[in-house]
Amino acid sequence: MIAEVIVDISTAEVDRVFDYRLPDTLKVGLGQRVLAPFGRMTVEGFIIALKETSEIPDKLKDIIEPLDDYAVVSTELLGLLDFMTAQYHLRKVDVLRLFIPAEMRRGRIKELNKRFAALKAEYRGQDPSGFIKKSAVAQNELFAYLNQVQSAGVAELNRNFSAAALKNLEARGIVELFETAVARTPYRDETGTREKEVVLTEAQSRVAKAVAAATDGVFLLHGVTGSGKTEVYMHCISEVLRQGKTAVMLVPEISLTPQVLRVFRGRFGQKVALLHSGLSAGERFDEWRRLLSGEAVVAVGARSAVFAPVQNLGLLIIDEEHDHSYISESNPRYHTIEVAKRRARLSGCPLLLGSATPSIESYYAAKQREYTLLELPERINRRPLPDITIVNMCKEVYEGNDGIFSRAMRAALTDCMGKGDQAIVFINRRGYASFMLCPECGYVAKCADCDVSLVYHKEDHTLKCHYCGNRYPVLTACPSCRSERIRRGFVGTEQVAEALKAMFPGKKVLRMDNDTTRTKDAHATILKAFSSGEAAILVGTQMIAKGHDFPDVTLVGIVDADLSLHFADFRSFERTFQLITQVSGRAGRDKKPGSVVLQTYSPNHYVYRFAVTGDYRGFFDKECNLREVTKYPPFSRIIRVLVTSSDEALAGRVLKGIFEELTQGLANERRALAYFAAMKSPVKRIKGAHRVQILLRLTRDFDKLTALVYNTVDRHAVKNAACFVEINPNSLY
DNA sequence: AGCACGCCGACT
DNA sequence: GTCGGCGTGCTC
Repeated sequence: MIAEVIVDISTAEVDRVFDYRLPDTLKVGLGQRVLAPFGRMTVEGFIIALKETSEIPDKLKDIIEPLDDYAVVSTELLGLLDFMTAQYHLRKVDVLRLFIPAEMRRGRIKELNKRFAALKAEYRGQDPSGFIKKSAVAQNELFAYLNQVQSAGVAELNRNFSAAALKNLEARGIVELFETAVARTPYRDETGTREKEVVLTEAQSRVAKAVAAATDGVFLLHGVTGSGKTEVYMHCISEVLRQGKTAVMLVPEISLTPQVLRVFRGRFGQKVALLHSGLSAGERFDEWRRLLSGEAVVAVGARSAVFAPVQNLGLLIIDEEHDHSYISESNPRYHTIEVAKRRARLSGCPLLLGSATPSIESYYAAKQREYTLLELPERINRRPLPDITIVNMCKEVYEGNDGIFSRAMRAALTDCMGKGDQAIVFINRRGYASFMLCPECGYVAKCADCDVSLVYHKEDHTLKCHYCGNRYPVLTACPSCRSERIRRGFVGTEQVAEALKAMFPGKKVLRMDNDTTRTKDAHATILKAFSSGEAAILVGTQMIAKGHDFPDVTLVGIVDADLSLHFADFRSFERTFQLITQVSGRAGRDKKPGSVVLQTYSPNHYVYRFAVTGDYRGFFDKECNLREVTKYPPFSRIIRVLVTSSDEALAGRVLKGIFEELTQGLANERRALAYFAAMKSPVKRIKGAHRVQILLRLTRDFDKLTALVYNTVDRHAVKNAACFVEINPNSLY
């Protein structure tokens, strides 16, 4: 037998199949990892196909041995491998590496074996007085305990009784020791109370039924915040499990909190496995193994859980489908929704996308009947969506209030605090204040290595670059015009939190942003402190917008809604609408009605008009129309070729070469091009690397012309300059 | 990725 | 003369 092997070396040179003889003596098959001779090295590889003969019989070497006694890649995932390498122009190894826990490579991780102790069969249930002296207290206690629990970990017994007692009983043959593999369980304490299935509302069960009846296709569930989407997901998963199948649910990394896990463990117990980057290597490996072996049948995880090693997949769910984390922006780049669609097709199961604010692309696909649209237009128990009040900050400043909070915001906060309720204050920026700005000459402090403004951080009183992490001392005079009036502009979470503390001295204010959630459990700790009612106000960035359910929150304040509105990006309106809707959705989720105060300098913008009435459809129509006229996705495909180098001239030369060849190649494709130009990247430098780019917008022949771009870029690969091709990226920065 | 092969400069 | 710099090519 001949095995087609992909060696675990990620370079373009060896990104192809190598044939090996598979000795009959080895128990190895398709999808397994093996050790193989390669040149004068020994490398790890994946068997991706088997065949009888090879075209190069005289060159063949033998596979040395299998690395595991099971296949790490199923035939279904091998199908996905083909799709991804073709669609995203990726190396086969890079895709294969996505399919397994990273630490498996080079044997860096194994099952954890723990030593256990148990009474030998003949001593079980016996009266110990015959063989343990009454005076040996520890031995008697240990015997009684083991008699009751059957077996227990040696470490635990040594801790709770005495090492000497255990040793003694073992030496006398009363207790025996043995080793067993144990699974490392993430968030072991989040067990959740065994929740019974809730009765669905009529609208919910209509949705669940539609999904349950399907064997294929894509469903888009548009459900307003608080409409009970999670309950629908769990119901659909239950149904799939009843049929003996498995399910995968993806959530944005940011909302993968222990709370989500608790809800799922409550419903599905140990059948749930969690997959995400926050787990330790051992935990991730063991959860992955539990899915592979079929011990766990529900995978919950971030983006990469779309590759969960389950067999017999019955349902794939992507929650918050509009979330930008589903687009992988570093290598290997892929679009999770596209991959999920393909996986669902390969498995013969439906794909369910859910969101309160679907992406324009997804909703358009539903409108075109590519997806089946399902709707949950009302909150559970018909609780009203919160009232949104728009405050015109220009007017506020004009009338003499140049503080962070408008009068309306102060009044609402005071009212909320007075009632003993909780409030969430949302701000779209971290740090204390944003950049340093000279009011005399307009100078803005920038990083020396990156083309971005520096951000002031109060904790260590420095200016930081959020791209490369460089730190600089705070400026006391403008380096350009020497003015000493240089100051910090705009506000951040820290300043808002401090202003709130000053306003409500008796109340506890919590801050949640990238800075306060650095450490592993900080995220969970802050959320727990807030949901327990310990703090009255939670101030935070994007990360407080998603999915959390705080019943006592009746007020949401949005300090400066405009921040994401003025980015020169075709998705900035969509993102602002989504953000406002998501944050607003945190208010009034329980019995008390909620309200939202939104401060803006552009009160008449249509994003806010539609957000106030919760009119997603109205926003979609307007935005979709704009995209059609301006030829942006879903009415075009954006391709961005980015060339990066520490040598500015080299980057320019490489880009020029690619641009000229593309110009020739696309000469007869003028009608497919809505846009085609070379330029400097909007962020001209990151970590000392100069960035130049080509932007294309295609209106048809997507795959053919994308392949042309990929091939052109490949031919211009040089040392000391990196080329990236991005398809419909999240942002064009 | 590694490692050999090979073709020019500096040296015991 | 030879030692060794790392550019180029190959690995079933």
